[in-house]
Parts: sequence; structure tokens; C-alpha cells
Amino acid sequence: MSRRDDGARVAATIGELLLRGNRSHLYRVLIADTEGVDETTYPVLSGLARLGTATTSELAARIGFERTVTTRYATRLEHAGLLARRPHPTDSRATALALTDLGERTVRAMRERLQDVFVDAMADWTADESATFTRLFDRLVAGIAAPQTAPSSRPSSP
Amino acid sequence: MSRRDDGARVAATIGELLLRGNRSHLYRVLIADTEGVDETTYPVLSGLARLGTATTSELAARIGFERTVTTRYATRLEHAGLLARRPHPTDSRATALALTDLGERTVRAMRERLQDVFVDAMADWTADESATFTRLFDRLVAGIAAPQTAPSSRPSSP
DNA sequence: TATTGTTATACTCTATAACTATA
DNA sequence: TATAGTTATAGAGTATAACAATA
Repeated sequence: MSRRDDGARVAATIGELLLRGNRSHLYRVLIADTEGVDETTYPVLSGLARLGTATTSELAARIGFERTVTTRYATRLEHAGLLARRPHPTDSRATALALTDLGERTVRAMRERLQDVFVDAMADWTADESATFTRLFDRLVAGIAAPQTAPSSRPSSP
Repeated sequence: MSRRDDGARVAATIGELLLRGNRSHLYRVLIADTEGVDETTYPVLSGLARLGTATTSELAARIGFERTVTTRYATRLEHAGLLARRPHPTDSRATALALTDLGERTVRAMRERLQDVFVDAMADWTADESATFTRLFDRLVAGIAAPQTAPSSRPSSP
């Protein structure tokens, strides 16, 4: 097996993983019966969990969504009681977003459910295989990730 | 690092990979300036390349799309000259789908472009790392893949 | 009656523009 | 004038139903 063969195989495997059917399957596991979260709002929930507190713009940049989408999905999560909006302490144009306690608990439960999928799938690997794969997978995804330019919807200027 | 830690890290990495921003980035590389193919029609093109010749239903099952979606996207590819419809030799209800020469050449070029992304990203790995990762990644994705039930749009029956 | 392929409809997501308020 | 947040509008994708033709 040459390096190019490996690259082709990895490309094919990634392609399969990205197929909607498989993506949705993973998201179904993740979502399960969680109220108020779906495939589209989860990144907002998860991203905010990582950031702790953030403005809409910061969160949008973190997860690669537009501000307009982020604010809309944040509203949905707010209605579901998972997210709270507060006035920003120093900039009164901005909004401080944070998860509620329910939101924190929800995202934790969801992550554990997803984690279990992979723990199960890797259960019969050796400890060395598991560690090596995890390390290399991080490296690979970091290496191919999109430049983290958030598509900020320019109001109008040319 | 425990097994559960590895599972959590892999889950997080997969989550990042599935984010729309990164997905679209990969698809942009794949598509480049290819005429008539986009993020939604590519799976049809690629799936048909693997099957050689197939009916609409067979192709739909392979790529996990509905028949209705598959037929619509096949029409787009047909208009772009990448795919041809022929009458099925034995079942005159069915249609035999196949790529045209242009379609074959197109999918080959696209695959090579995607392959290059991964070859580059893995360029500084050892040969052993590359081989091990490739093998395990196949195994992982096979292990978490959705049961390949094509969501066949039941006409009406309860 | 069931299946194949297709088209038609309603619904959701996504992208762009437009608006208000504050820096 | 530029930025933060939001809402409104138009376009694209997706899912469900409905249809004609053949098995």
C-alpha cells in the first residue's frame, strides 16, 4: 500500500462518512429524544458550551455560522429553555449568550451519548491502536480544516 | 488517556469534521470548477461510478437517497452530459443509469483532487502511521455507519 | 396488487438584504 | 461611519404525496 493508496482510501472513507445518511444517523443518536435541539441547532448549543459565555458574533465565528443564522437558532434554544440572553456588561450593543443549567445538563448528556458510540466501535481495538488513531485523527482534521473565516454577512458595502 | 477519553476525543473530532463549514470546504475542493456537479449531485455521480450501471432504485439504495431525490439529481447530471439514461434490458419499468465518458473522466478528476488533500495532510506521517490510521479509520466508519436502509418513500400504505 | 420511475406540493434550511441601536 | 444584533425576503434543498406504466 503506497501513500497515495492510503490517501485515496481515507478520502473514500471520509466521503462515506459525510454522506447524509450517515451524518443523520450520528445526529439521531446525538439528539435522541432531546427537546428543542436538532441537527441544525446542536452546533450552537455545543459551541456555546465550549465558550461558556459569548456574544452572538463570537459564537458565530467559533462555529462557522453566519450571525443571522446563529441568532435565529439561539432564539429557538432560548424558547426551549436551554439558552439565556443577557445584556453585555460593557458593550450595550452586544448580547451575552450563555447556557442555562438545563442547557448544560442537556449538552453533557448528548455528548456522552455520542461518546458511547465511539467507545463501543473502538472496544475491540488495542490500547495502542486507540491512542494512535485518536492522535492522528486530530492531526488529520486539523490539517484539512477550513480556514476559520466566518462568513460574516456584510451589510451592503462593496 | 483512557478508552473513554479516546472515545470522547474522537467524538469531538468527528463533530468538528461534520460542521457545515468544514464539510463545505472539502466539497469546494472536490467540486472546484466542475461543470454541472455540486455538493448535492456529487453522491449520485460518485455512487454510479462505483456501481457502473444501475437502476434508479439501486443507486438510491447505494447512496442512501430517496428515489425521488435520486431521479431529480440524475436529471441534472443528464442535462450536464455526465449521465445517460437507457431502457432497462429486461424490466421495461426500470431505467438503466450509467455515466457518460465525460462523467467518468469528471469523477476521476474529482477523486484525485480530494485524494491530494489527504495525501498532503498525511505527508509528514510515518509509513506505519499512515497504514495503521487508514486501516482503523475504515473499521471505525464501518462500525458506526447507519444500517443501510434506504428511506424508500412508501407511496401511501400505512 | 406491488413496484419503477417520475412529477407535484408543502415545508425547512440557507443566503442576502435591510433595519435599529450603540460605539 | 462602523459594528452588534436582529428581522424580513427570496432561493435552494428535502420530504411526502400522487401519478402513469409495467410486473
